[in-house]
Amino acid sequence: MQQKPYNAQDIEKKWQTRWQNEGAWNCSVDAQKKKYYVLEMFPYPSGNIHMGHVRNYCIGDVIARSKRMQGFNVLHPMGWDAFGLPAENAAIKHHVHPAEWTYANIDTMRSQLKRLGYSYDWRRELATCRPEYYRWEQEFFLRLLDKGLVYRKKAPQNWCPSCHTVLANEQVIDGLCWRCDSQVEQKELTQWFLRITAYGEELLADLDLLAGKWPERVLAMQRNWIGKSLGCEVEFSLPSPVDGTTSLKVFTTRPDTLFGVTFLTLAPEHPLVEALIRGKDNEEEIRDFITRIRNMDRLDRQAETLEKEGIATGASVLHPLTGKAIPIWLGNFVLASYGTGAVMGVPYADQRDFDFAKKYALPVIPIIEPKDGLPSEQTCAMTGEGTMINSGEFNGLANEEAKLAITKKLESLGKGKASVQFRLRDWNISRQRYWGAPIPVVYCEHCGVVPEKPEKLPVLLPLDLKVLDDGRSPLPQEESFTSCTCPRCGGQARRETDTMDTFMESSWYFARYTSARESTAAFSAEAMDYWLPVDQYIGGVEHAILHLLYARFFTKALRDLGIYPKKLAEPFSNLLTQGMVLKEGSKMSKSKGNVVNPTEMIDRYGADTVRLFCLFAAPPERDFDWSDAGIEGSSRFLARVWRLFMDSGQRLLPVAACSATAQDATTTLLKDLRRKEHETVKKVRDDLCERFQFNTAIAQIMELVNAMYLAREKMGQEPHEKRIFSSAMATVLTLLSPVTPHLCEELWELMGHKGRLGDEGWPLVDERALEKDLLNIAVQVNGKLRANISVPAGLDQKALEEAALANDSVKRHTAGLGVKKIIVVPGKLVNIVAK
RNA sequence: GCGAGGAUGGCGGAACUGGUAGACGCACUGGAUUUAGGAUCCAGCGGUUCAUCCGUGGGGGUUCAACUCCCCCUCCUCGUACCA
Repeated sequence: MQQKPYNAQDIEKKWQTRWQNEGAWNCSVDAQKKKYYVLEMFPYPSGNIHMGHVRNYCIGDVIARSKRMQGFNVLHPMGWDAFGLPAENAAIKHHVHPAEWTYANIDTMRSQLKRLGYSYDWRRELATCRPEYYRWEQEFFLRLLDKGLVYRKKAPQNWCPSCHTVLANEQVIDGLCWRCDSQVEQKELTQWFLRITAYGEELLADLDLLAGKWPERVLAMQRNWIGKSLGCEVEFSLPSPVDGTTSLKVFTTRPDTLFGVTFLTLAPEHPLVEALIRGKDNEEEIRDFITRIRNMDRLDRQAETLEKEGIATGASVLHPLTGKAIPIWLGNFVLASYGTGAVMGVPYADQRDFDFAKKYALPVIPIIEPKDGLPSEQTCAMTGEGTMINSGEFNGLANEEAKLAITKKLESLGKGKASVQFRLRDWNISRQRYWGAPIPVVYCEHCGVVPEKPEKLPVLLPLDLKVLDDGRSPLPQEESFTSCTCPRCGGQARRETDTMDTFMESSWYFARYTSARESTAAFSAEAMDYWLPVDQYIGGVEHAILHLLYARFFTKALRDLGIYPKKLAEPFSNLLTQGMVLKEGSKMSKSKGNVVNPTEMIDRYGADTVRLFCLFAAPPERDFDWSDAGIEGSSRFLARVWRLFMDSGQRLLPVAACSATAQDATTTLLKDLRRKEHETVKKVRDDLCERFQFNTAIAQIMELVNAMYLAREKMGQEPHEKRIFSSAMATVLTLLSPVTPHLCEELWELMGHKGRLGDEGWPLVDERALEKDLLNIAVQVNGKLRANISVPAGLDQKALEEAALANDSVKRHTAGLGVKKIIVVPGKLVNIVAK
């Protein structure tokens, strides 16, 4: 065979073309085969792919290719999350239409992805901005509306002044817009909401189904975000009705502290405040307080450092169990949006209430005696467990028991009930943006809000509009869009001009891939039944709450609408959150000028080297620092594999991996090489297919290559020797092929094989090949390593002990000591306990 | 504060159920080859007073044996927070 240098560019082009022509990665429903659906989070078509994408998709591709070799029918698709604000910003900046910009970016990025040789079924490619896609979303919207899971509500909303749109709660991060970091304002608007809270309980409970399959921290973040609290709603009655209201409700997780209540605190926004303070002596003063608090910046008001402030209203309520009058205060720390907007003040057991009581000289009633007794002077709230005191009939109970007892008592009196609170709020999906899917409703003068008829879908987003220079949507001004007839009465009506949050599109795209070209329905039932759920989902941890929570909710809602299969509880069975690709310890960014361009790297080293390095540099879930020396090393390894192959010339026979037999292994050298081959198959199978530890899989293959270099020097060219060597070579190519498919296919072909390496099955390990004639046994004396001895396999315990004791070093370390005990770990170690 | 994760050579990282700590790679050193450099191949590479002793953030403990299990502490990263 003639020596050829490794030319990655030519090889990669050749195989990518061949794969495409052969439709190598096309898949379809096959009830005879076990399916495996591997999915990477689809990209936003921002312009160019970056290293984060490359890493994400390399992980997915190795899994897809490995699973195929394992005999699974693999679905591995790719598409574009194509609606969104950056397209509009680009439109303003570069005077292009968002659609034009988006489709051009998709073309660029698709060709960049293709250069990496990912094994996608491109026939299933989708872009969420196409009417063929979003029309189904509009249909889901209507069906959810019909089911009462979509509703319209006027409320203060998160408003980003720079993006000219509202934001969902999940999209406000530290009071700033998740996308542009602008300070988010509150604005009263009528908006469309998805009733995600109806699924709060299930979204929380089903996280248990994902335990061990999703990263613990993602589960924790979701639990946290849903924020379920068990407690009690307590009703404090007013001495006389105020504006027709007879009582004030508070939510507490500590009903056991009810007898310690010495005041009630209301949010300044509480609906009853106005009536409560009317006519009070210091009404003006109270009003000033309320105005001041309400006008405070939202961020400042929520700041940890904000001092607790309050004012007495002069009004009071009656304690539900003692009947004592309890003064009502207003407090700047009470949130109108959580619970009932009112809290009971228990300074003894709550630090916040304690501080508040100290500041305003309010009384403290001890109600739980800790194990070590009451402190002579209380300097902070007592939050620990103990025995009830000063609590009437509940005295003497453990406070944990009292929680239930007091709740029951309140229930029997009709003054309270067990209650659950969630932090989760409904999902505002209205966006005052142009580049999104239109919300399919109209406003009719006679009929009011009317849903569009399903047969009229899609409500097309007009593409002949220009985004306004200040970034606002052109839709409200566009007569041809807004003007329409009412689906109900046929009269003049106006179309909704808000579009849907783009997180709607990403909440169901994974299901659309199962039948992406279906035009008569959103999904083909057969395909969906077969492929869903996604077996392995891969993406960045930044989506831990937003996207993953929405997609989980959507899945449950669509299941309940009968759209998804009944049995589908969760969309993503397993989740891998990959780490970031850093440069010099920090995130790559244009402003820092530390961006490593994947295309440049492919030009210089080839896609296989880039793929190899991305997977070898670190375990997938960890961040890794891009290193120029590191990728050189990966490049060197592939050149080394190439050279090993090329320099082996006549030794190479067109054999399969693990094809050499035990009879071929006539010498220790050959046996050792064959053992190494089979050890490698075993380890790599585990690391690639089960543990997703690609770095150690690659390390193991490197070991085999190193062993082949050494063995080759000492090997002859007898037929059985050729078979041993060629088998090992075939194994290297087979195991490495999910990582560096182009190189491996090329060498496979040069080896003389007719079929594609990608169609080979996973090599079978011969367990007997793993056995050794001589075992290397570590000998310890009192737990410290003192010798390594080589013994024949199959030695019994006694003989092994004798061999260990006979060792010089061991003799030295046991000299003068009595051997108390000998522990033998078969095949590994002998520990001699001597005193 | 609460929740999750982490700390191992000069560096990235191995060690899966407790059983030879540092696989593999990078960097470095030496040798071979070469006019030279590069590339390549081979070897070395935690520290040390080198047949010793010390070493997996620190301190205790369990065990014949601990990176691994238990208790306490420090630091780092991420998330979250007047949530009643």
